[in-house]
Amino acid sequence: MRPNVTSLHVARLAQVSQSAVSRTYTPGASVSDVTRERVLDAAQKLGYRPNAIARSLITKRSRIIGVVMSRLDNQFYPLVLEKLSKRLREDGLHVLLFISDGGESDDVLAEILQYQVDGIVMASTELSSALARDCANAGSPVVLFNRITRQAAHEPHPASAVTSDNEAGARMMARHLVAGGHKRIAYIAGTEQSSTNVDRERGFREELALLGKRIHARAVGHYSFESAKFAARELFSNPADRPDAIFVGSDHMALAVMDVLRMELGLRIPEDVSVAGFDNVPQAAWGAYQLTTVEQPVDLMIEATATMLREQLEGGIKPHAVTMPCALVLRASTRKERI
Amino acid sequence: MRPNVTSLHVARLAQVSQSAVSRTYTPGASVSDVTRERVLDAAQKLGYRPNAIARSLITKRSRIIGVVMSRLDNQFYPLVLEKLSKRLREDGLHVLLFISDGGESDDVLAEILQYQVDGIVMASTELSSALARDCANAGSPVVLFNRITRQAAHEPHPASAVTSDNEAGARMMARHLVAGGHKRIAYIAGTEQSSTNVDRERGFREELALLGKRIHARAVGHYSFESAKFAARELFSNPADRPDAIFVGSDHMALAVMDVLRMELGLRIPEDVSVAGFDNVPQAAWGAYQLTTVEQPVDLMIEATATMLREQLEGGIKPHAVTMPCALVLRASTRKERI
DNA sequence: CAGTAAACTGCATACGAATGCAGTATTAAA
DNA sequence: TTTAATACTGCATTCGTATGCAGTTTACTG
Repeated sequence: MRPNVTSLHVARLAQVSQSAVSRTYTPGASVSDVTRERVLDAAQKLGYRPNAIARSLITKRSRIIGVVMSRLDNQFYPLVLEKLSKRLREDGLHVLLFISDGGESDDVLAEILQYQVDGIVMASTELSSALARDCANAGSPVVLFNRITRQAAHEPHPASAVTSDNEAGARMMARHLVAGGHKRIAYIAGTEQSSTNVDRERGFREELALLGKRIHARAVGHYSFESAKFAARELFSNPADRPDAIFVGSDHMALAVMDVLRMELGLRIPEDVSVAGFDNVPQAAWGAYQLTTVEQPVDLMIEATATMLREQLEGGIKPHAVTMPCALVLRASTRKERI
Repeated sequence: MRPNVTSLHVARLAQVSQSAVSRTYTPGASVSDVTRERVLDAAQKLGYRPNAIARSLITKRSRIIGVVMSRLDNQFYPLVLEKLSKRLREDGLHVLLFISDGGESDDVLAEILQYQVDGIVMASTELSSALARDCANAGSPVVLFNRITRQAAHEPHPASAVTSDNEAGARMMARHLVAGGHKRIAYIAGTEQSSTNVDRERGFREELALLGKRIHARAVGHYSFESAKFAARELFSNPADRPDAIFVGSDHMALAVMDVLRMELGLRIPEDVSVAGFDNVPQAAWGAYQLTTVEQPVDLMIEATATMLREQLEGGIKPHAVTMPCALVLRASTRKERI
């Protein structure tokens, strides 16, 4: 294995200056066609590849976006990751991936910042406002994906955020379940303090209230498959007072709930109890589940994320938050609405 | 936002040389405690973070591993990604992620190499031997994950490979299905030319032969959910000659097959037909499926991958291939073996 | 106390590419 | 043909950190 071939080697072979080589690989730079040809020829012969690290050092643009995720077992996030990665590549950006289970997100962020990333996308991970400030100071725009930080209205947004309209989505589901004639409607929460759960639960509760109903029972599933199973058992522990519908804070949990209801409790869905979720992950459409759910507009959210990153890289746009509309997806896991 | 704070700024504030700052952040370097303290103090005050890009430029170690994946809709891969990312982080390595849908893997690889990655992991992606050579020349060890390149026995391995014993796993499944008394055993292939499919199919076919059976029917699912559905319909298109067992090349496809059998054809599993998969993804254990399958030892495979990367980074170990053992996981989607 | 080894420190340079500047070749305009 | 504008080109410097080398201090040995 020979030592790395650099622009200087290419320059020598092509009998031009190192500058000429650099300019050949810099779109829009001033090089004559003949020079470019000679450079490309020489580069081809030597197997030259521009060194992105060296380039980043001097341009102060790494073209790397740090992406922080967790919960890859929830199919929603792998799909986001896949689409995000592809979308960013169209903009010439690359994904430095970090899986964080919450606790050590400080360390993770420190590592990310060392790589002089051009931006950060945080999905399924909380971000303290202190950390957000750190990133801003480091000059790395942050986009929160599918979550948002609460704050006083007069304070500036510490980070941009892309979400779907979780509240509106939950309201739709409330109306759907009430229209189905359900009397005892339960809710299984995700992670209590997460913005997604707060918004979904608030929308659901308030819309039920408008319809003269209330959440009949409630349990917490922490957005986890196993916790959701416990939550389901808990809700059905009193045989005298069982829910006839459950709105679950995510599809991932809802599928677990369905398993418990059918396998452990022998209930029929939707005859005995309706189940609904949120996200519209691919599994929700699977034949054995046919889960009614609220669809998050992933493509729109990805596009918005890419746009926000670009805006903040190019111009000095301030962080802000955008919200994309959800849609109700009716399948067989909930009773039909009565006309 | 102030200009980046560099080691020189820290040095000035701490009244030491820039070298001292550098050494403070270099494990094993020669710095006195008092100097280190002063540096850390100053760094703290200024919010200094070592610039990993600059460091990489001079050390020629980026501490970045390029990971190429596709098919993130098959839950097997997100899980691999999650575990791999965490494992590499323990070794101080970071993941630069590329999602490739096959075709443009050349471009992808070129981009990866520009970032001077210390190594490359390719999962669910083919790698031509030409590309493997490119990587070797560039000094980036390549580990193929869950696939392997065929070659003449006397040639050196162009890249390392980590696989599970696909052939042995398929053999176990063959014995299980035969022991269950099945007469018309079908196979649904993944991507025809993939090494996983070739090995699984060969093992399955040969073991059946040993038992005096053969593959009764065969279709191709290309490791895709939708294709697998078509394959299932195809296998059952002749009512007079339906399989009584199907071994499917991956769980991801097997779940699709089960949906078709139950929802579209009204068949009972395993009473009318047994279904088995490969991988043991989490969904295989879900209540509605209870899929019998062959478990791939993901943790072992990840560990082996990390080890191989480290070996090749540190010493000049040659590329080689390792294989980890599979295990049969019996669930309710196949008939019990008859005693 | 002398002498030597060990620990520490700073200087200067290198990593590989981008770019402002100044100079040269080419073209267009007058 | 002269002048001015334009298109190229190369020189030299820069990005932020690591490290060989030589010099200095400290610790330890006999």
